[in-house]
Amino acid sequence: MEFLIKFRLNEQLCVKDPESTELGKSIVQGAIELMYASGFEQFTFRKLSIHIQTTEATIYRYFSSKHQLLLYLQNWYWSYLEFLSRLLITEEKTADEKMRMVLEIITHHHEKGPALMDYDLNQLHSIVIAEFSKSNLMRAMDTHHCDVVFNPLTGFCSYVSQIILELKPAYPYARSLASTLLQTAHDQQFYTHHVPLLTNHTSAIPNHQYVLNYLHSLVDAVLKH
Amino acid sequence: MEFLIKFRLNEQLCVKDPESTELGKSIVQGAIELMYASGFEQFTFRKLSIHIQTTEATIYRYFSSKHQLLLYLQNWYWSYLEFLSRLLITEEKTADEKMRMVLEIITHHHEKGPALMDYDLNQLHSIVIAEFSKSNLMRAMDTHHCDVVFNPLTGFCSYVSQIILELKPAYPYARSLASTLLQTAHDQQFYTHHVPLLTNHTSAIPNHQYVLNYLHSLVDAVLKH
DNA sequence: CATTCATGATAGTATTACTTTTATTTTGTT
DNA sequence: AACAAAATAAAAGTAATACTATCATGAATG
Repeated sequence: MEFLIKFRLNEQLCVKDPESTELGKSIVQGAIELMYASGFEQFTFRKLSIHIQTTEATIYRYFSSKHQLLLYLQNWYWSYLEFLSRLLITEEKTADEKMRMVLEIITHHHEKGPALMDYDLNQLHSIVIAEFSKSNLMRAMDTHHCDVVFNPLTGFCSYVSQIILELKPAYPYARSLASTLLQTAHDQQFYTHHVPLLTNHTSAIPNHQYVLNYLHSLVDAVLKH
Repeated sequence: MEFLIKFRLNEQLCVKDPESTELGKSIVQGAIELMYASGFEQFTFRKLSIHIQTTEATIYRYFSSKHQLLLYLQNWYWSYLEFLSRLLITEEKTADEKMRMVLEIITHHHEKGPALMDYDLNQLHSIVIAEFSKSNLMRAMDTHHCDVVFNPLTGFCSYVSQIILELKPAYPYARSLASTLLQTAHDQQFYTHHVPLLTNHTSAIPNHQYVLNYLHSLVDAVLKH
């Protein structure tokens, strides 16, 4: 069976919905490939236009800037996380099981759904990890835009914090813990690859397994003591 | 009494030591002011040269690029954190007290030493928080450079992880916890200001107090259960 | 058949990041 | 005080970037 995932992403994230045309999809697809290969700073619409055999001007008709395109990707990724959570985590599960699934999702242990979409999830994940510097982008936005654009992130965070409260109803830092887990999943994975001294990872286990174990130990300590 | 803090920063962080001349200091000082005011992306050597009444070419004799200058600032900040830790945390203190001081230092509760240096620490702190996107920079460096440049960060992290191990010798994630605390101190402070939905902060207490309380609760749970 | 609309092709602008060259000033040395 | 060496200023130049604008083309739509 063929799923077709289509989130309703905010219109501020693009000039024209890239999902609506083949060209639009190839812009997003190509952008992911190029950003993954050489990073956001090196990425230009010119390079992208050559990569996917179109012109700069055409790309600008979908995204008004490369920053908007990055926001689009991040937004898409967060939407995907929440989508996957709501798909996999059903209400009859215990809070413990739900939490375990959340951790697996944010550490990217879900290789089950690569066929669910057109884009390379692992590359996208790397980009979002690498370019999760919201600050740059936030400066360019007013507070209102900010809220709208980061809606999927806060939405996912709210979702996780509810599960946290199921486990420990009186816990006063549910949202902070949720955002910490999300961020730490990203950071620690990044560190294991690039600055291993900031972690206790050894080559005995895969990187993402280490991160998962660490997050589990954190959550256990915080919510079950 | 007048302290003079002077770290030995790696020579890869500048072309010519900015601490060695008044002009050099005003470059760093001015860079902090401009980056604080409008962010790293908006920051250019041209604007800086106008701001401090010199020329672009002169600035290039101290820093080969604005990226190098940012690295310099981050490095300086991390060095300062470790310096302050070793100054304030003496060996006769209990591990509990040491940990408390570390948390106060990384959440910036140490207003005691603003006269210690020429630069505005709060502005510098904001910059490091805001531009803590190591990924961009790291891509431009090979692994060796990376190690050297991030030495102060890993050094501080090692220092904190030793205190963690004093509190709980068998804890297997001391380094990861240290880097998580450091990062989380940054992130949560940022969130309370810009995306409060990612935290449980209320206006009842100051932002940095909230972050400190949260980190305390984390550390208590992880190391004392 | 006519029109619209997405795209292609091309050119242009302002800014940026950085280099180079040539003065001019400051500094240290004797 | 005189001189050499170094640091800085002034100015111009280059390649790339992030866009914007214009106009032609070709496919789809009505």
